Amino acid sequence: MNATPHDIPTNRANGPASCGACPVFSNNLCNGLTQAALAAALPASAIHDHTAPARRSIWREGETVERVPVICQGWAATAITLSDGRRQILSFLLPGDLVSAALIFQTASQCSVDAITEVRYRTFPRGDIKAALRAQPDLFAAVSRILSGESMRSDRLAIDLGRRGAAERIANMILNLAERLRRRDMMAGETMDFPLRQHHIADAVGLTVVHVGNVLAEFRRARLVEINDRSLTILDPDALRRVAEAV
Amino acid sequence: MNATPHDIPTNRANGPASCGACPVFSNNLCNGLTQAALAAALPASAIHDHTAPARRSIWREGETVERVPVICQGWAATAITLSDGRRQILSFLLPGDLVSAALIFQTASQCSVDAITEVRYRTFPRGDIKAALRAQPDLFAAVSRILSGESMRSDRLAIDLGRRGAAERIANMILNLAERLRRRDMMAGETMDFPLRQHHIADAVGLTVVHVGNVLAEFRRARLVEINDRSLTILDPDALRRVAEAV
DNA sequence: CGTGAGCTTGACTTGTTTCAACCAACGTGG
DNA sequence: CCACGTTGGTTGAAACAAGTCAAGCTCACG
Repeated sequence: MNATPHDIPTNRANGPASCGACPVFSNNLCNGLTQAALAAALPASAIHDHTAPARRSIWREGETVERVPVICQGWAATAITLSDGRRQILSFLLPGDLVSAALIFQTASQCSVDAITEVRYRTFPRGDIKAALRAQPDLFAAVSRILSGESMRSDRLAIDLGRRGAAERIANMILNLAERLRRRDMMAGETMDFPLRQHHIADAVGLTVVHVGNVLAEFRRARLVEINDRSLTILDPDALRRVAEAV
Repeated sequence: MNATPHDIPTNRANGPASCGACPVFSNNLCNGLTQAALAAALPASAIHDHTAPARRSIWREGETVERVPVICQGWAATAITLSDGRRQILSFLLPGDLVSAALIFQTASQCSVDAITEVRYRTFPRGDIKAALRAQPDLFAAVSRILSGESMRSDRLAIDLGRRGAAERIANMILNLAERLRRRDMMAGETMDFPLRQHHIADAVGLTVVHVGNVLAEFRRARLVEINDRSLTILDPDALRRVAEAV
């Protein structure tokens, strides 16, 4: 089954070689080619593997991040928290995602990174990546694609939060996740692993947990989606897209 | 006076040399150094100057943008428009701003660019910039600083739209603009040129024109700001910051 | 067995939108 | 020079979307 966790050897010894075995690798560090190049250019010893348990914060806002992290397995989220506790999730990180392209260029992290499920990730030395970026045109191209992709996603988030109603936002969020998972071969038909709690959704779409619950109940009643046992299936994709509305 | 429009020769003949005379140049293509390098590396003939009248759209969503644009003078905005007319302004562009760093890497523009005042801008050939990026480490550093800055701004926008109330959002917007103008030496004390109409503010903070009007009226009543004749002065910066709330 | 995290539901409050009318400033053309 | 339409701003009343508060339920976990 596609949605099953795939296993990557975690011990450092296996080093970058294991990336070749990673089923998401081809979508990895940007749609395709790239990290093969990157891995080849870096000594195996420069790459570190890590694991974070579910529900734990991986980095806090403002912390210095010495190495550039890529998610190998599990779901995580980048978020900003206001002093009074209000929180906004900026993006969900799926296997193969660079945590943030900005981290290639600067060490200060604007936002915290929180594990949603257990997360396995891998970090690369920033200096080496920057050097490789100069040397390898296709790596450069790949990173620029990531950058464009990130800015596109944050633009979409802005219009969601600024100009769309609750149902639209949530429908869009579900469709976007499904889309991203499908590209990674992590959808089984219209069904996906769905480890998000309602409070994750609420923080991602800028609503209250209660209101998210209501909207989801409405979706279920309308037979748009079915959610149980940490798995979501889209029953009526067209209708859901209609709720999510046009560009 | 600082807020006065500064004049840059518009005819191509004067080429990049005129950039040296531009008072915002030092904040330019990112806080400092960079474009000097860029200008030096590019033939004068490769740089084109343009002017757009106030209230006109410069590029529409989805249009192919062949050359990388930098704002020289005036205010512009990048925005996304939904098919039903709802609009979200993603950022205001001030003199010295690269329209979007993503345009260095890709030709498709996700969002439209609209002139607010009359805008003078300058475009550079994408290929040359990419080449210069490889050759000149400090240009590369500068562009990465722009990229981080852009992603920081869009993160702040997201938390504003997702998690803050109307007054907070508007106060933040004003403070951010003041901050950016101050870095450009375009503030006279606490007073700035303020060409924005209420509908620009509404589209930027994700509210209705009417509600923006109400909040601004409230601000005026509370003697936080004064707006007249397309100019805004912050009467009580501390109080305004208090309204804008903590990080 | 108890505790706490997550979800659901209902009643009530608040913030924001919608609709509508009206005013002032401005530019345009007769 | 005036009549006129347009654009931008203000105000008020009513409708609506989302937030808050509160209670109760399930389930996993120690």
